[in-house]
Formats: sequence, structure tokens, C-alpha cells
Amino acid sequence: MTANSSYQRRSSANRSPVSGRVKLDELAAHLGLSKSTVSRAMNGYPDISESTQMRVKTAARKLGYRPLSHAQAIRTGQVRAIAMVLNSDEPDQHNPFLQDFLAGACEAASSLDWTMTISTATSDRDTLNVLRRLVEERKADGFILPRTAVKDSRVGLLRDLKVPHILYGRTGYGQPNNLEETSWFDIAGETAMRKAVLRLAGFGHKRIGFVGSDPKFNYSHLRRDGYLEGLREAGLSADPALIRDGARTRDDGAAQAMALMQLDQPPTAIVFATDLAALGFCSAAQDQGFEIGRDVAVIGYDGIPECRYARPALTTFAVESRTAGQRLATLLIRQIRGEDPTTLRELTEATLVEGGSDGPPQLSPSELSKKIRHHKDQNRGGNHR
Amino acid sequence: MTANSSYQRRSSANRSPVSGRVKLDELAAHLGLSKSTVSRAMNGYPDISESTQMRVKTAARKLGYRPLSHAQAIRTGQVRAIAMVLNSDEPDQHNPFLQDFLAGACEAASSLDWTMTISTATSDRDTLNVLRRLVEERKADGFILPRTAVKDSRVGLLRDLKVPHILYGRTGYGQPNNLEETSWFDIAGETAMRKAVLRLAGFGHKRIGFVGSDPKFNYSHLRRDGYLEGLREAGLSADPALIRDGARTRDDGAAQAMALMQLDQPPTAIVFATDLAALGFCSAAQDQGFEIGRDVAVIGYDGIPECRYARPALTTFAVESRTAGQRLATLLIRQIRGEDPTTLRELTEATLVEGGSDGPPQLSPSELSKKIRHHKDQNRGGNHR
DNA sequence: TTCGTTGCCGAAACCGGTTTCGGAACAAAC
DNA sequence: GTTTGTTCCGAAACCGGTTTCGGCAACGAA
Repeated sequence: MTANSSYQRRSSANRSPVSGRVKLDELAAHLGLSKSTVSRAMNGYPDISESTQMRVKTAARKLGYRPLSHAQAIRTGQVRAIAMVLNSDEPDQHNPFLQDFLAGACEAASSLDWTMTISTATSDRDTLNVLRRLVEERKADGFILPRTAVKDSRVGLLRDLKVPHILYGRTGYGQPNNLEETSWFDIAGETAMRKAVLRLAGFGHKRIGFVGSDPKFNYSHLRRDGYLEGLREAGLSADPALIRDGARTRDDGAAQAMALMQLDQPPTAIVFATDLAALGFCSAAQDQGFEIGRDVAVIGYDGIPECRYARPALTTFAVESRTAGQRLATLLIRQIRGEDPTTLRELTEATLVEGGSDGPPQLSPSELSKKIRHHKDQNRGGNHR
Repeated sequence: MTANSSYQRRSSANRSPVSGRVKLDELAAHLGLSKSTVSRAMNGYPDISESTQMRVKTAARKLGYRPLSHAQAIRTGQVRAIAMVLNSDEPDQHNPFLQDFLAGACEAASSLDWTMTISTATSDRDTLNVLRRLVEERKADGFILPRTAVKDSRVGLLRDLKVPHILYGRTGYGQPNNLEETSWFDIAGETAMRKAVLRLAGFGHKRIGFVGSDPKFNYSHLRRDGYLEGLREAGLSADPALIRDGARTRDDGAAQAMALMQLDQPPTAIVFATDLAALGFCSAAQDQGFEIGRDVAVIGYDGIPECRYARPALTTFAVESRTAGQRLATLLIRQIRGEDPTTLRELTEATLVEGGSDGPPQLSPSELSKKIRHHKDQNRGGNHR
């Protein structure tokens, strides 16, 4: 009464079985060869003569024969699909990238006749469950792991399950042995941060602040290191008071950077680990009467579309998400096909996009501090609450 | 020499075949039943006794048995997957929605044990090819078609192929017979536009402009109709000079709306079919010295995140993309399972999000026009070219 | 007692591919 | 003229499920 409901549904789903698809049988019959010979020819087995292989492949192309990947999968165990699990409870971080990223990944997958499947999870814990389920049900032969954490439990899980995977971003900051077996693709945020500092130092800035991102993510540490390295190369000393961390949203960015501006010796320039934080600061600072690019120089990182539409436009280092998706899918498929994971690593660089948010300092830190104090006295009547 | 490269690769891909997965055979052996009985019990066939069904299902749950969908697919022809083809050459339109939308769709699919696969195409024409290929290779049992056009060739293709599909948005504006057979989910943008006009009329606005979107898309016409209906209900006459079309980007929006502002009798409020166009206008207008919300009231549609961060925040009608994805996936799966497509239709509404971009008019159209002319004379020295 | 029914289940075919195994044909070596 | 070894292909098993078909028991009616 209740249990056979699925049967009832199924019975009514009678859809056209009259597909014009060419099957392996038919291709074989057309060629006067056996099914097995044609199959091995299509897959390039060396015990089929060169000439026969050619004949089969051209006939297949002409008749439009394409094997059903799920029919192959039942024997080979491979479904020719890669998957990615998105964490849907994240704040709007990699949001704008997603479309481009997927476009790149799909493009690469399709061109090799693979499929891209996606899933979502509601938490880090749930992500592991979803991954386990996808592996269990053989829904994918490998996984792209976005947004790598310093200590990333997804890596351990998939390593134990012996399932191919590739990281978008490095992991294991501090314990490099962790990274030994995995393959990854990343963009050298640390280099960008270094260049940002050198650019600002070149403008004449002496006190340059840094607002980092969530230390849970690996890139956060790398970008801070890049900032420090930039200071060193510029011959500037690193002042711990100028370094703030954990800005994962716009509001965080505004709060952290505004705190820097309250210092006795405020920075005349601030480098942000993410555009979102930088934009948050720009809005808040403008509300307080700061002129971005003159009173304080700002450089971001990511290259989200809003940078171009902010005023002044945000100087940032743009990441090519499409390329990232394309490379990650390509490397992952190569790994699934048997290449050594440790050789499948790539590091590229972000490209500077100049906006109006940075430039030479107009005021010294002391003058800036005085201006800030002046503003503060003016703006607050007596709203202490 | 060249042809057997794929074989070489394959030979090195020897991965763990020692999966702990429980197979149908094993479940049957464990129960002392035959493979076929267990299979039919799992699928709720009525020729298996109620008690046996229960016994099989609880044992399956306990042993963690889950059928391989691709093994089922080879016989049933259904892969338990739905797909969506994104057009990657679109401007940054539905960008911010994608993450939420996918989260909703994946959530619905996963909960029914289905998979969501995505592909991208580089043009409308390419989209058709990709769809054809996915159908041909049975990569999905049905499709979600986003961003419906007035005349949408995807619908015709899938109808002819007899492949289930559901539209995100209606289609066939003007020839309603087109819609007869398809199922869809949509958000009533026309209602939102109508409410926007009534809201502005309630503030006291008499001249309300409209900047529409690309007429290629169906929603564009519906939203314009909603605007007109709103005017009618408010007892205002529609002035064709106040209606502009085809704004698909920020810059378009700015250009179209600024053109309205140059009229002898400019509008004191403008309704935009998309947030992007509205935001473009806000920036441009502010550059020209307009005060958004006072000199001119602005209302958008979509509810993209940037609305909240613009200043003033944009009053807009927000679309719940997550729900949209969730409903679309659910309805599509129900259709694949045999329900009548024409009964699978849903229309929901966008919700008003109040910002500071609208309010009562401060100036009459004539006064506004004078102010504009004044600004123009001031700003332009003699840059005619 | 015999003859349909009916309820429930097992044997075997089947889906569309892949892979194993063995054998025919032919050339080279003895 | 055998023997040995290659080269190339076909027959059949196989992957993990689904579905068809028929058989056996139990039961009611003739």
C-alpha cells in the first residue's frame, strides 16, 4: 500500500526507447568485425593492427558512434566524471568566481569527453559525508577541492580512500610534509602581496598595514608572509601593530582596517588579503571622510568585478578563475589516468589591475593621525552610549 | 605508435579494486534470497510480499547497500541525473545567483538521491550542441533551462527529442500556445514592477521612467508590462518617452537612464528591470551631481548583493535563487518520474528590500530639468567632439 | 479429487560495453 | 617438414544491476 509507490511511478514513465544511437554491436556488424575487436580498437589496444584501428575509428566517427560512459563504467569502474563539493554556508566569498571557474573546468572536462558534477554541503562536516557518499556510489572518479584549509580533513579522507583529488590552493602551512603526496593548483598570492608592498613602497609609503583573512584558510598565511617579505625587500621594518587578521567579510575588513587607522601612527597604505575586506574598508573610510587613494592607499586581492565599479576603482591583483578551473580539471584527469600526483602541481600568478585606490602618500602618519582625530571630534557629538 | 597512447595510459591506472561496497549479490546471499527478488523488493514491485520487502529493505539499510546508478542505468536507461548548461559568454548577469541557485538544486537532487551535472557552452548555438551531446550520451535524464528567451530554441530541441526539461522563466511572450506543453518555474517580475510603480506613486511621483532589459529575454517584456500595469492602477498615463529598453549591462543602464534625465520633462523616479542597470545609473548619476533618492528615486530588481553595499543602498525586489534551484530540481525530477509537465508549474514573487535609493520627490520635473541643465553647463567646458 | 487461480519467488536473459583466453594464419628457425 | 613464435582477431565471460518468464505451493471452486 505504501511500499510500492515507487513502482507505480516507474510504470508510468515510458519514454521513447527508439533512440537513433549507434551501438557497439551495430558498428561491429557494419564493419564485419566482432564486438570485442571493435572495442579494443577504439581503446587503442596494441593487439589490434594499425590498419584495423584506423578503419574502426573512422567508421565510428562517420556513424557518430559514442560509447555510453555508464555502460563502460560498469566494467571499468570509471565513470569519466569529476566532481566538486561546494560548501553552501560560506559567506559570499568565492561567489563571483564560480561561474568563470565552472566554465573553465567544464570546458576542460568536455574537451576530454568527461563530465563535471557538483554537489553542495552545508558544513565542513557535511562535506566529508557528501564526499564519502559520492565515492561510495562511484559518482565521480576524482575531486576538485576548493578553498583549502591549513588543516584540511578532505585531503585525509580522500587519501585514505585512495581516490584521486586535486586542491585549489595549497595546504599544510607550517608542516610541508603534509603536502607531499597531493597535487594542487594555486595562484601565488604571496607574490602578489609582496609586489603590492613594493609598489606602495615605491610610491614612498613607509608605514604599510596589512589586513589578512581567516587563518583557517591556507592562503591567509601565505599572503601575510608575502606582505612581510615585501617589507623586507623594501627595507621597511615590520610593525606588529600594523598587522590584523581574520577579516572574512566586508564588515570585518572595515573594522580591522579602521582599527589600524586609530593608531597613533596610522598606516598611510593598507594591503588587504581580499577585495571584499578592502571594499568594506573603502566604504567605511569614505563615510568617515577619508579620501581613498590620497589619505590612505588601498590595494586588494582577487579581482572581483566590484573593484572596477567602486570609486575610486580598487587597485587589486586579479585571479583568472576560468584558467584555474581549466587547469584543475585537466590536471585531475591526468592524475586519474595514472600520472604521478606529485608531478601535477602548478603555481601561477595574479595580475595587477591598477585602480585609483593607491598612489603616493599625501600626508605623514602624524599628519594623518591629526586629521583622523579632528574628524572624530567633529563627527561625534556625544553619542557615547 | 600514436594510436595506442590511450592504452598505455590506461594500463598504469591500477587503483584499489578492494572496495568494501556491498553488492546486490551479497545482499541476496545474506538474506537467502535470489538476486532478482531482492532487486524487485528494493524497487517496490507488487509481486514481492509485503513482509519480504520489509525484510530486504531493512537489511539493505543495515548493510549500507546502495545500488550503483550507472549499473542501473544500463538496463533502465535512466542515470538519475539532471543537468544544466550554462552559457559562459553571457555578461556578468546571473553570476551572483549561481552559487545559491546550485545549492538549492543540488540539495533537492541529493535528497532524492539524484546527481546534478553541469556543462557550459560558449554561445546559444553551442548550447544546442552541448544539449544534443548530453542527450546522446545519456548523461542526464532531464534539463533545467536557465535564462529563457522569448523564442527559445532549446525548448524545441528537447521537445523533439522527447527529453524532460523545465524552464527557469517563462517563454513565448506574445504567443501563449508555445508554452502549452512545458513546465516552468518563475518569479513574477511583472508583479514586482507593478508594486515598484505603486510604491513610487504612493510617494507622490508623477513621472516614472522605466529602463528595461534585453528584449531577447522573456522576462524583459513581462517586467515592462508590469510597469505599465502599475501606471494604470496608479492612474498615471504612460509616456512612451519615459520607456527605454535593452539595458543588459551597467553601462547600458547608465546610458539609457541618463538619456531619460536629459528630457525636457525628466522622470523623478526610474524603475529598472535589473539591479545591474540601476547600479550603473546610480554611479553615473552621482558622478553628475545627482543625489540618488532625493533628486531621482531608483528601484531595481534581482536583489544582487551589491545593492546592500551601494550608497545609498538600492531599493530592490530580491529573488530567492536558492529556492528557485530547489523547486526547479524537484519539479524536473517529478516530471522525469512521469508526472504531466503541464501540471508542473510554479510562480512565486520577489520580496521588496527597502534601501535609501527611493523616496518622495523633492523637485518637480521642471525644477529637476533646470537643475540638470545647470549642472551640464557647469561641468562641460567645451568638450563637444 | 481435479482444475483453475492467485501469490510469491527463482532461473536466466538482458542492457552495452570491456577483458580474458585461445586459436588461426603466417613467417622464421631448426 | 616440423617446430616455434608472432600477429591479429573472435568467442565467451564478465561487470552489477533489471526484467521477463515460468514454476511451485496454497487455496477456492467445481
